[in-house]
Amino acid sequence: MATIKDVAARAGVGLGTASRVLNGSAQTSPSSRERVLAAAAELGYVAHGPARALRRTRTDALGLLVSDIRNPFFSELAHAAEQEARAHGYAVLLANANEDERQADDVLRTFASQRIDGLMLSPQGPATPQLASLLERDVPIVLLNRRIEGVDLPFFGTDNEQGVGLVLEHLQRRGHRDVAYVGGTPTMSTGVERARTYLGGRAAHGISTDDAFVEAGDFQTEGAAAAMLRILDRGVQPTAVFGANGATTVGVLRALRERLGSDAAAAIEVVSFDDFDWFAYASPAITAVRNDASAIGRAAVQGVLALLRGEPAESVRVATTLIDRSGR
Amino acid sequence: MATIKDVAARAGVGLGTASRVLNGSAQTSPSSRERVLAAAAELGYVAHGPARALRRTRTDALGLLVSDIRNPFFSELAHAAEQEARAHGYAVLLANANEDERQADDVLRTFASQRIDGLMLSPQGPATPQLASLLERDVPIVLLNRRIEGVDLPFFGTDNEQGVGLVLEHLQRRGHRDVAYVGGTPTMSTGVERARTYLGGRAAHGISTDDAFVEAGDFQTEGAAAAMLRILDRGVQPTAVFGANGATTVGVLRALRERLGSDAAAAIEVVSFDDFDWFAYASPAITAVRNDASAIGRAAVQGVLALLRGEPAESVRVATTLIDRSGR
DNA sequence: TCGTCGCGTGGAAACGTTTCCATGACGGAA
DNA sequence: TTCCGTCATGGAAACGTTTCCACGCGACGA
Repeated sequence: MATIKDVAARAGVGLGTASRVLNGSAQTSPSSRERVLAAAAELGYVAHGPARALRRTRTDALGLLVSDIRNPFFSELAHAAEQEARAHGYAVLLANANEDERQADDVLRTFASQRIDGLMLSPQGPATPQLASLLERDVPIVLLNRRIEGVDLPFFGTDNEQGVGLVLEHLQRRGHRDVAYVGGTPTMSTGVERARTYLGGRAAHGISTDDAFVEAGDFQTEGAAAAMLRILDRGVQPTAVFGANGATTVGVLRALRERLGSDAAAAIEVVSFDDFDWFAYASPAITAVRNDASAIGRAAVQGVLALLRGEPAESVRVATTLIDRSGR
Repeated sequence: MATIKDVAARAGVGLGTASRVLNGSAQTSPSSRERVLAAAAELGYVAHGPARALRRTRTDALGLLVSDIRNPFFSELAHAAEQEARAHGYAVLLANANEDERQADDVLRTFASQRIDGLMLSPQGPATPQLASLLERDVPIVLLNRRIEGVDLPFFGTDNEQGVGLVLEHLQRRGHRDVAYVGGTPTMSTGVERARTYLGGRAAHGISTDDAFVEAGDFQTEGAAAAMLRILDRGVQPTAVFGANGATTVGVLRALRERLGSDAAAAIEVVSFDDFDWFAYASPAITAVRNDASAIGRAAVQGVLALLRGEPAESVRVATTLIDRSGR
């Protein structure tokens, strides 16, 4: 394995000169520049990242901790974040927490040990010990999509109020009165914001405020299906259902089909916070609020990089758009 | 930032003893063990990964290069691989190639610089310079899902023959004769294997061998939709369509709906290689061959770890299962 | 002609670990 | 008592970089 020492020797220059050429850091004579580059190419030299990180006290790596990469929202976000980071010369270390606080802490310990330069975090719950320790070290951290109680960090996520507003308007436009709402986890900031905005906006948009139409889920398919079944079991007859996120909507679909059969289910309009491409092919028709995960991912990277430069990072709430598929 | 030197000083022991305790490597007296651990806890000591990697010449990190993490097959695979690796004390560095050979090479260079201990790779095309360079250094490498011409590496992927066989049997059982086939990229091993098995098996399963029903796509939604349109434009009337992967099937759905309208489209049975959960909610009904991405991810990690231990790694072809949704 | 300046250069030091080697203490056998 | 082996220990060396510092050399102005 060739080291920079080998490169320097082969080029007939000193260690320092080789390093300077390879990093383009300082002035070097054209002749040594040329010879060093030639030597490096001949030897297939690849700088030893860890050694370089050790000496420079930075790694050019950002950590990205999401709850579950299988969630399309996060995989799109991760993809965009990686592209954006790469464009700025940073690598992204991706890890899953599986909605598990212990695993999240474990990952943070690994990140800390790797000495990542910055962190993008979709929190699982309250602040954990490892997070606190990273904060102490002044590692730049931004939050994705969920907030953490008591911790004031730049936030990059969806504009829930605006998105729910679009849904309320759509439901009113379509003349729905009896609308079921399957919400998210009541302890998560996203769940709270969406529920508050929706429930509070019902009256102004001609939607029944009967709480028999409302159940909380857990942002997972299973829990949402169960919640939907509880609503149906009360004997109410919604003409539309609003699911608080993508997985919730899938659970709603499953429950409707299971309890009513696919024909009766097709008569119900389903509205989703979070859009999936395949909604276009589903029956019943699904109207959705599209959540620009790519924009969030890019903005989050830019936020971390700003913090790294010592500038303040402004929180960003990305606006959503309504994909209306009710007209079919 | 506390170093191991600080820990040793605070514990009143030498550098070596501190290191030995923290790594549990050699015999240490209970008293110094206790004091070192206490000191480390008090200082919030976290070992410096890069320094440790420098000295040990290994990083306990595996690289995973996929074409696009937004593809559910890969996100499931990546998730499983990360869990498996973590269970064995390894971290996974994930990167996307975006189906772009140059970007893939770029990522490999980064991986090489990070000195990953092993690599799991879903190749974009033929062997690239950086891959060759990694091979030279004897970095353990396994292939995911696609093979590389002329390079003999352990392979972990779907059993395409077996999967296509399930599809052929299903089509025969359902009595389809006029079946359209939208294939994948003809240069990729997966595309070739699936096409060869399907085309060769048609006659034996009572399926028309008229090549007017066959078009190649590119494993992407856009290209598949275009291919499907070309078939329909020939004036043939398939009663079923077989899409060579998940994205292809989505393109097929789009084309059918666009050209025939959703009612006529619903009368056509669509069969997919790759299953998505939402297929259950789609119209027309979609029967699919389920591809166990998690099993592939886990097996690939185990393969790399075997290579790292100096053992041979046996290629694995994971069997698929048929999810029959045609009975609705 | 001489001092000064700037530029390119070589090499030592440092980054934080792990591991090797030598040392001292201690206990048991002779 | 003496000798040897065992065991825990401290510290130096090494891993591959980058960066700082000092030096030599040519050009330039006085």
